[in-house]
Amino acid sequence: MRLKDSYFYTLREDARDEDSVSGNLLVKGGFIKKTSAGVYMMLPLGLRVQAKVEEIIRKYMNEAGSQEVRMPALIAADYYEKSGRLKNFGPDLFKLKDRSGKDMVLGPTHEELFAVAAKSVIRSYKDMPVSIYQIQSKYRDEPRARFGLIRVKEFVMKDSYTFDRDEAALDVAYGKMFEAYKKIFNELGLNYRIVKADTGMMGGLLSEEFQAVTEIGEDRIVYCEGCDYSRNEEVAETVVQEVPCAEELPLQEVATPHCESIQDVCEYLHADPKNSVKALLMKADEEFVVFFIRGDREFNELKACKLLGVKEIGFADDALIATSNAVPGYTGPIGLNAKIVIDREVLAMHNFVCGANKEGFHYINANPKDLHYDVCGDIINVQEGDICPVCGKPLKFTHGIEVGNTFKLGTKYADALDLTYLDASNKAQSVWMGSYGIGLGRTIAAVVEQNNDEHGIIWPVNIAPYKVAVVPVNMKDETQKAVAEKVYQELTAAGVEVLLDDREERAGVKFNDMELIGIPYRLTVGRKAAEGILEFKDRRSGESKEFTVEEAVAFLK
RNA sequence: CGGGGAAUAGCGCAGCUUGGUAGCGCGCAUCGUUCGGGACGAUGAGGUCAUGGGUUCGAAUCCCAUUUCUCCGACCA
Repeated sequence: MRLKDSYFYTLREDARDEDSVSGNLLVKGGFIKKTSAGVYMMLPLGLRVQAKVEEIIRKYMNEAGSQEVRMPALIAADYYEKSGRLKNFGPDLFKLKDRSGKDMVLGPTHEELFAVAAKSVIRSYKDMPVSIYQIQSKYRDEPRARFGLIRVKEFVMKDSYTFDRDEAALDVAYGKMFEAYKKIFNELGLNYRIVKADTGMMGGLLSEEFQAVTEIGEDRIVYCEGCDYSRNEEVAETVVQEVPCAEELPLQEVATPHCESIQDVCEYLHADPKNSVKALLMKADEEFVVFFIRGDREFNELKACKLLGVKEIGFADDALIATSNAVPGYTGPIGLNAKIVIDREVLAMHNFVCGANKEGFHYINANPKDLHYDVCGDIINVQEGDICPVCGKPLKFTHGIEVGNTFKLGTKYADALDLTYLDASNKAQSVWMGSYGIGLGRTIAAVVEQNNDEHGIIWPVNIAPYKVAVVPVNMKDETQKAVAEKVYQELTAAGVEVLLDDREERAGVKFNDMELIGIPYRLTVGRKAAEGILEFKDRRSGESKEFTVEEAVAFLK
């Protein structure tokens, strides 16, 4: 590729709207361009990187026995109605009507259509296993797009699906896909962790996420250094640690004027928040529920929803609160006439502080025997200091970008869309499905997050848009120009992807641009061009050495 | 959804408080000098000041509405 007369640009200043290192570098380097919130153009450089990632993915998908197809993004809403996801996706789903008024959606993920496609080949148990996949654009109306390619409304995803006769066969298919995923992310050189997570709107039996480890990651992930336990924070189990107690003291009401937050109360009473219990006045679907957790804990909405079997939990409004004797700021589990859900940990506490359901008053020396509750369970996030539920060692925390996810779906979609087969005894059975996704944009962004320096991106060689940049220092120097052209031709003939920076720019501009866009190697054609000597520089290590043209071709081939 | 901030040349910004018909840096064009780490000088081109309404003799500037972008929050009892 010759840069002169090609579509290529870089920005000299940081992108104003980008809030992540990867978003900024990709925009600045001219890989992508934002068209509106959460929607990006993929420009020539970006598309080349994406194509390389696609090829790596294809290699391992094909190796795992999956065949590539391409589904439409524009889908009749009926399919999502049947699976129940028209409701479950809710506002995240892009909905539209065609000219006749028929409801359509832009596909957010394609379990439904793949199940329909599978019907064409699956009649008998002998027709399985079968697996198909696609690389295609997905649409999700995210409430808040951010972080460059990490959270967007339109994105390219590789999604594959497996179809099997029973759970044991699904386990085998899942295992194959899982291994393929490891190979893909290893080949991309990503630092990642595999964590168990919530199945969310996908439903099903199991979800495991491939999380690229980075500071900017939106997911908190929890892992144990002592064993292989790792979880997305949303589903990480807490372990109740028994605290010894010499003597349970009698309950006592104390005045705590103007202390409406746990922090205020604890400061006023000189108590440790770890020894207090706070109330969360919530609306679980339509019902008023008060949750009680230790004062220094965070509430985990997902766990609470599952515990109560409700869809949504939000803060209660004043009208709802007024149906009880709860006093915001002073709500406690003792003598409260509302539905009470209590975290398990509270039942292991002794002589703690909690609200007295009376303006300006709290209890001290409250104990589990003093309170009643309707439901008890694990409704809090794990936090620093908590221990591994498997081996008891301290848990570690980090952030991750979810670049891949694998689901054991079970028969949910097959049941909804009538995907069945006849077993050996001629009985109709539901097909067991698995679904497996990789976000291409997120993967690219994660690679950039993990591979950059103050000069720009440092692409791993296997997904770099070009392997080497040939940079003639002075385009007015005929010798340099001729040598650069010769190197370019020979490398191209040898099958090396090479970028010839034949722009009439000063050396510094070219060097900076090639570093910004992260080309792994650079061949500078300069002072020693007449002697046939080039300077070779490694973008990652910064090391440089001299090469003849032949040596350069041999090295890069 | 709730609360901030912003929208002026291709990009990044100033001007707005105190209305008087738009400016800076980069980039771009032409010429000259320069030429291995984002050169220098000279001369230029380029803007319905987001949109719609209002106030006014006069609006980028003041007022209202709308749109878009962006940040924070959606763990407070």
